[in-house]
Amino acid sequence: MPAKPPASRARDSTRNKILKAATRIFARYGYDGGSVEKISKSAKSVDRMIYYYFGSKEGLFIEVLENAYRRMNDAELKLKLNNSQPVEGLNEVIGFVVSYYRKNPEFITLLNLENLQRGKHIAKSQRAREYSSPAIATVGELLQNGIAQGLFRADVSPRNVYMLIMATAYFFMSNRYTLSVFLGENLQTAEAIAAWQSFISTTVLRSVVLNP
Amino acid sequence: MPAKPPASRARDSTRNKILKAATRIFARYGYDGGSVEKISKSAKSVDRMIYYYFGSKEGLFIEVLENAYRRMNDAELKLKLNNSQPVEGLNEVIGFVVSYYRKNPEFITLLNLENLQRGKHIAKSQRAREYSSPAIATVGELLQNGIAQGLFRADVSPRNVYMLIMATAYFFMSNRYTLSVFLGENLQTAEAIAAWQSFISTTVLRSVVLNP
DNA sequence: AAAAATATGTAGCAATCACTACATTTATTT
DNA sequence: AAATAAATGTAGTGATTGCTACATATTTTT
Repeated sequence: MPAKPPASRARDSTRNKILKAATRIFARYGYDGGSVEKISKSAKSVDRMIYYYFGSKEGLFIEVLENAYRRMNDAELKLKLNNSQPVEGLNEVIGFVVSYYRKNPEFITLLNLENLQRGKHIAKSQRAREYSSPAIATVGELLQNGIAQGLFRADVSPRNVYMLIMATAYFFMSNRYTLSVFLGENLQTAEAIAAWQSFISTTVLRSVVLNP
Repeated sequence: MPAKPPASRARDSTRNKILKAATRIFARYGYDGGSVEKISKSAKSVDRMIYYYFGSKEGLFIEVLENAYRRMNDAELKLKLNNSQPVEGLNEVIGFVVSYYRKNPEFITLLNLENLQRGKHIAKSQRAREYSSPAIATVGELLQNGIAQGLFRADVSPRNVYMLIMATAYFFMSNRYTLSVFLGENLQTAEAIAAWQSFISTTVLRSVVLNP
């Protein structure tokens, strides 16, 4: 019999292994396609443990979602910018969002899955409701400073600016397969991504400056 | 025995009934969740007929996708604008896209499904490749006219402008469930949609004009 | 070290899945 | 009207699904 970690640590370990595997499998196969067996095998555990720790497949999916939200929230919190340089700051926010989506495609996939199910699972999670998108406040500070410096318009909503950044970055990643067919062009090259990010920057800046 | 239409018409009728039902069911339950039985029952037919007309579940899904693309393409073709009014024209394009997505949410859902499956099905369809997004050309004409009238910048890409419109309109619809949780606000009210469309207009125009 | 609590393993159930063999009915062609 | 082709219906297949009953092992508490 191989040596095993003590139960208290094993709990975290098995639980986390399942959570990580579930994130991977759901993102790859969807909610229905991501079977309990696929997940437990990918986690090198057994079906039984999913029900032991998460109660049901749905309970597991909800935790996967909450976890994805929390990680995005944490990443946004770490975004500390020099507010005295609002133009540069906005470009850094754009760079952050583009690169977060690119490096965490499963975040996008999970959100898409949840929207396909009409927010059915996230509605059951009070925890997900607590994440407040700190990046909107960050953008708000940048805009305030830009206004104070006479660079930006006074009537721009930080929420709309952040949504503009999210929308343009998200769409490009989320729809990369159909877009490539639609446009007859591979959009996943480094050049295409950089060009799109540069277009986002121009667009966002033009939307907030007084005199573009 | 009830009167039945002749076979030649019945073929179209049954086939179309299945195609319509499949669009509805796939958009509602996803690819795996949209079972053959759900579709055949919703079409008031039997499983057998799906295989008779489409060969397989996948064959049916591919036709559903092609059909959705074709309808969007046809709608774009009908977009005839007065090119001499480029600003107004761009606003009409924005209004068209926002309202098409709002009135055809299954189009968005199907594209999301396909992207979740990494474009696996659309890759098997040569027909889908033929749709060339006529709206990009329409935007191109508007931009040309705006440039000629000294209103627009000369270095704007029609493709990027149309992608900007698609991204902002699409994201708002596609992610409406998670966005509402994320922002703690119901975005599906008529007011919220109108406000977002207005923000898109401002943003797109500012991105193309010489002097906003 | 006994008792209690926590964690894991095994085997299988009823329901649902995509799909098909086969027969029959209806329409078209000869 | 006979022959052919197209369309529909019936009843099932084996495989996979989420989940559970039940037993066992391990760790913590007493």
